[in-house]
Parts: sequence; C-alpha cells; structure tokens
Amino acid sequence: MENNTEMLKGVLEGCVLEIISRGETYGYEITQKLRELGFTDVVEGTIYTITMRLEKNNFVNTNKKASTKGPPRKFYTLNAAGQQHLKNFWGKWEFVSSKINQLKEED
Amino acid sequence: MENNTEMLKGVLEGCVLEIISRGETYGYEITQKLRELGFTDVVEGTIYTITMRLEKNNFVNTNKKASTKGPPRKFYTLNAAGQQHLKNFWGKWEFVSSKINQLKEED
DNA sequence: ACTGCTATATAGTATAACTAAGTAGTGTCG
DNA sequence: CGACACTACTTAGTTATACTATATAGCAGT
Repeated sequence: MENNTEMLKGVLEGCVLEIISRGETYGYEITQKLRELGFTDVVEGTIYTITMRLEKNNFVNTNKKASTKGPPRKFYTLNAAGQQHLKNFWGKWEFVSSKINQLKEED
Repeated sequence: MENNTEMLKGVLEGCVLEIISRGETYGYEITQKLRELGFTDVVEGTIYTITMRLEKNNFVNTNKKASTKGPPRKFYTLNAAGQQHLKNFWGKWEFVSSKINQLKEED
C-alpha cells in the first residue's frame, strides 16, 4: 500500500515501544519487524530517530552487544517510564481509532 | 483526552472529507462536528487550513451563502475526485489500523 | 576487491497540525 | 449605546514527526 506515511505520524513511536516491550531488541531488528507487519516502506533512518528520541526522553535503557553478523548492536529495553508511556499510547489509540471508526460507520 | 494531536496527522483530513460527503457543510460546522465527535481540541484554524487544501487540490466544490447568524458561509461539497480520495483514505485507514491492532493484540 | 547483508547515525526536507491573532456580521443584555 | 458572546473565515509563524539521502563500518562469500 502506497504512502501511509502521514497516517503513521504519532503512532510509529508507539509501535516501536510495543515491539521493545516484547523483549530486548535493537534498531535494525525493529525495522525488520515493522516491515514484516506490513509497513514495508519504513526505513532504518526513521526507526533510529525514534529510538534516539526514546533514549533522550528516558523511556528506554540501552545495552551494547557484539554481533557475529556485523557491527555491534544497541539493544533497548523499556523502563518504568517507557511502560507508562506505552500504556498512555494505547489509551490514546483506543480513543482516537474508536472515534474514527464511529465516524466511518455512521450513516 | 490530552494531546492526541500528533495521532491525528493524516487522518483529520479524511475525517473532514467524510463529514463533507454527508452533505453540504462549512468550516465552522465541520469544526463543531469534530468537537462533538470527541476531538475537543480541534480548532477552527486547523479545519480552515484543511478545507483550503482540499479546495486547492480540487477535491471539493464551494458555494458561498448568506447566514442569518453571522458572516457568509462557505459551503463545501465533494466532487468525483474528492469521493475517490475519501475512498482511498478509508482504504489506508483500514490497512493501517488493522496492522496496529494486530500488533496490539499479539502476545 | 567487490557485493550484499547487517547495523548505527545524522543532516536536511516535507507534511500536517497547532498557536495565536485579526477581521467581520448578528444578537443580547445592562 | 457599548460591551460581550457567538458565529464565521483567514493567515503568519511554530512545532512535531516521518522521510530522503548519505556516511560509516563489520562480516561473509565470490
């Protein structure tokens, strides 16, 4: 599907948080998972800006580990603030998406 | 609910199109309807930039009419291109929201 | 050496919504 | 009458977030 980019604004960060909440992971892997999910146009650069932002806002802890397949990986895990932020995100999503579906289904 | 603003990016225009598709309406009224829907923070300025964009991109026809309650109203109706655009919007919404819900529900 | 996959990072751009303010018509109330 | 509230449209400037494009670098296979 073409050009969902604008529609992802404000939700992509939440998706990244959700993926991290499933267990320690790193930028490149997050990108792969999002692409598998169906967001085929998501590129690494986008995810790195998000993970850097999460780091800056203190929602994640980081841990650098060597890889056998390439350069060292920077692993992320959610901290308490990140978990709260994720919970807020899903709350907002629930609210917004239900309102939009309500608008869609009205006649 | 506070600060859904970023989450509305890319969907607010679609919501406006949907509201116009229900029948001839104007900016101020669209704003009211969105606020009733629950997007209480949406303000007129935002809606006017959207309706101007829709006009510029030739998705709507306009028709100015006098009002008994204030300045003349600028009524909008969807044209064929607008209807197609709306259809595309709902397609994208269906895709994106289903993927996000899928991510949410996984465990 | 070259190519491809893995992996992180960043400078610059585009989009879309927000803030804030201005203009203007109509009705109401002290 | 004058102030205010509600209706109604418009626009200049800001902010947030994702994208484009590029750079850097390790490792494996040819």
